[in-house]
Amino acid sequence: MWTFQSGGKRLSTKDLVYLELKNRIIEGFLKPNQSVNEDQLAAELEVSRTPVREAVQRLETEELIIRLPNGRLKVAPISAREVNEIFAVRGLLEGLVAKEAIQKAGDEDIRELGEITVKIVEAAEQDRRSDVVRYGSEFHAFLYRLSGNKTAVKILNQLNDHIARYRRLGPTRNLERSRQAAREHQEMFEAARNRDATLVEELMRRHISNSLAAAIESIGHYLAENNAQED
Amino acid sequence: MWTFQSGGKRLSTKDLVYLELKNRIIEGFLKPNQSVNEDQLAAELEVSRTPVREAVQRLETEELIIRLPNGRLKVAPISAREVNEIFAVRGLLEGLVAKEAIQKAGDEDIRELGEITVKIVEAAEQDRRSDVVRYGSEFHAFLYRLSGNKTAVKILNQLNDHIARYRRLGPTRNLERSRQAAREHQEMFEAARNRDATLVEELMRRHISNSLAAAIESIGHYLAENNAQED
DNA sequence: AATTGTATATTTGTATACATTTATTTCGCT
DNA sequence: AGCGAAATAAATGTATACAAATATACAATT
Repeated sequence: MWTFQSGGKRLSTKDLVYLELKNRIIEGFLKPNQSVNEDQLAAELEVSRTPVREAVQRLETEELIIRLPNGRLKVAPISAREVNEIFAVRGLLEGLVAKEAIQKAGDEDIRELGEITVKIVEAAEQDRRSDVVRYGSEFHAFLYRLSGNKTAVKILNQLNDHIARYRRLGPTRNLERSRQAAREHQEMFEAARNRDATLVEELMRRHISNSLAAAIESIGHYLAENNAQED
Repeated sequence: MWTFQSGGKRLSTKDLVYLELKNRIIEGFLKPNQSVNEDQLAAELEVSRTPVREAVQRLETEELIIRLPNGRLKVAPISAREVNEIFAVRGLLEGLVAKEAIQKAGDEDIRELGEITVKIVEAAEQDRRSDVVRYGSEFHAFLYRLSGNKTAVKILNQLNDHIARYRRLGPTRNLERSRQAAREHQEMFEAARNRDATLVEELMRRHISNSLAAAIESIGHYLAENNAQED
């Protein structure tokens, strides 16, 4: 009935169902616009409807599942409009968090950030693109932690869930974008090392803005191939 | 069993309980750190635990209710740290939304915005401070609608719920701040009329930043009077 | 008096039964 | 065949019963 997380945190059935469903949506096992049925999921996951309902309602507030006017549920559609909105908000908040992080960073923190940056650059040089993404996420997560800004970080994590889904829909990021992303992280690290928080903020905003283009392109491919409604 | 909203939208018992509890928290009938009991609320509202649970869980994701490590619930404490975070995020998003709104605004929209601005200024001149707040909210909500940015607006509405609670905790806004706020809205309107979206964004950020000081002051009073833990 | 252990009570978590709403099918009618 | 109403099925909404975890009260022991 109760499982334990790596951190020792207790996870109820409801939480496990939430994580499982979220993962299925992000990974694409549950596809955009696919209908969601509480009974069916309960049977499939071998739990009662109660934890399923509670998990679904949480995903509904996070807009990974949406409720139709008749009360039925479906996986949220993808939409170019939403991608644009998400990246606009994300750019501002990543910038804020990065700025606050650098303002609070100690020498040891900067050193750690440097280590992550090296991993990104090496991965890009060796064309290990998924590692560029992985260590890139680590770079951002490290700044989230340093900033201590729970409000902004909570929002960012939710936005990132959506972005992770969009990323899965499209083809793998191309080599040139991967290398550019590595350079951008390197520049941010240099600014961080100089304790120029304002510059880090500005570079971060540009970095997010640059990754928007790639996201829009891949969702464009998806929409074309599936000639789906946007929303 | 089913009630209807002004807009004709259907509201289930769960939704009604959610709105009722949120209102009680914002208005202070449920006080910071007060414990929340599902059974008790169900009895008091004369519904079963199910809709209460679902409403509470939603409020939990919005962080108006928090869950203790032992699974018990309490009304979220107030915290100067959180106020600072909320206003930092809000400033950026209000700026973004205002900019986008002005970029999309037609002449008729600007005219309507002007009418709201007049109401704010008149209310301030006549020292009707609650009206300044009311029409101020209308000013912002109008921009939310114009922007069409659902992602940002959803976040802003949640932040505003928290701010509404903080506002209730402290004394009424003083006359000078009220007049200053009116001037700030007037300046934003002037920039909007000139279609200077970038300037509107900048003025909006400053406006939010200025209102932070008042919020921090009143929460300071509250914490002093209640010598409460921040969180 | 402090502490530990046990019994009891309270609270939350999950399962299930039932109610209500919505969708689908069937059947009668033209 | 096409349309519409009634019947049926299927989904979500709510209530309730029970299980599991936690807190409380109190006695026993030191």
